[in-house]
Amino acid sequence: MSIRLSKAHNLAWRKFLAAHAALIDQIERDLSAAELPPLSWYDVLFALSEAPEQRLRLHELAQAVLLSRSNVTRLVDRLERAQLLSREQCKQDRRGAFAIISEAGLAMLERMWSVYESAIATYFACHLDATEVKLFTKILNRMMSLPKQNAEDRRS
Amino acid sequence: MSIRLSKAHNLAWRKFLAAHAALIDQIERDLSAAELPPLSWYDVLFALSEAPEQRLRLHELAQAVLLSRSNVTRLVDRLERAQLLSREQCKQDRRGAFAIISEAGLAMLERMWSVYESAIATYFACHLDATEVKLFTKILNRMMSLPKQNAEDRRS
DNA sequence: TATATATCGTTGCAATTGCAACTAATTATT
DNA sequence: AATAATTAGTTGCAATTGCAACGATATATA
Repeated sequence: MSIRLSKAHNLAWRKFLAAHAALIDQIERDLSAAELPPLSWYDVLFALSEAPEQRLRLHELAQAVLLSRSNVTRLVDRLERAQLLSREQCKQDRRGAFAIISEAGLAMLERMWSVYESAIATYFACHLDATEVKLFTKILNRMMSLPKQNAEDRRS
Repeated sequence: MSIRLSKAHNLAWRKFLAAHAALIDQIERDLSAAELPPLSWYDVLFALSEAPEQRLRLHELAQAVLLSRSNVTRLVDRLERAQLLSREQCKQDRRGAFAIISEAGLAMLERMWSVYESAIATYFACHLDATEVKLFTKILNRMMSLPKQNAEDRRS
């Protein structure tokens, strides 16, 4: 393939990585300073709270949170241990299980969001005016539609 | 603080996270498909190759790669085991050590870059025209200058 | 100079992650 | 209906990561 990259595009990519790392780092610090769990917990709680009946099959959760299934099993383990959600067997598919957010989970979600929201505003949003935010989103949308890959590629 | 976030900014943030995850994931897959080491190795090799005398103190490397020092120690261990770099004691500061990229390291850097570059081009750069790439970079630059925080905050 | 403080790299340990193998259940094929 | 192939979730194991503590050295302070 050997597609070449312009200096400008290369720089943009590096800034993209650096900015992402810096922002995530700062947000995790803010959460931890407020004695709250990490972002991954927020992602799970949020996905569940949005879902119909506030429940999701584990593999749906895995997709929503962009994690491998084995990873989700253990992440759910931890949240369950912390009483933020519960598991329930699925009647229709007896292999499956739901994760269901609890009252405590919803409360935690709120507490985390209040820190998270203000962090996003402070470190990210304030740098985007009304025009820029639209363009920025549009560009990222394009990037997320990755080129189709055929099955063999994917498997390897 | 409770700074509120607009829907548009919120959406932008989520796309930012999702796009980053998708891109990194794809690039790692490309590298692994070419039987090459992960991006973290590339980062180390690149930082060393750019450095004066192709060497860096470990703590400088840690900064460059945005990793904790303990992490760098072990990352360097692995690269050293793979003969892609070597350690050398620092004469001026006898606590310290340099990591020095080897010939094999430089070769590996090139092999990785050929895959990496084309991935960046294919999944990222192609979505940014000449105007957009400038604005995109400018925005990210703003974001990286995080608001100053005083020592107490940082410590906690 | 003597002492306290800070920095460098490493290590131990616990938590997290990724991969492959596994069991159980469902769906597709013959 | 019987068998094969796929999917769901879990588990074992190895690799990676983060945190705190450590020994050694360097720098600052008294």
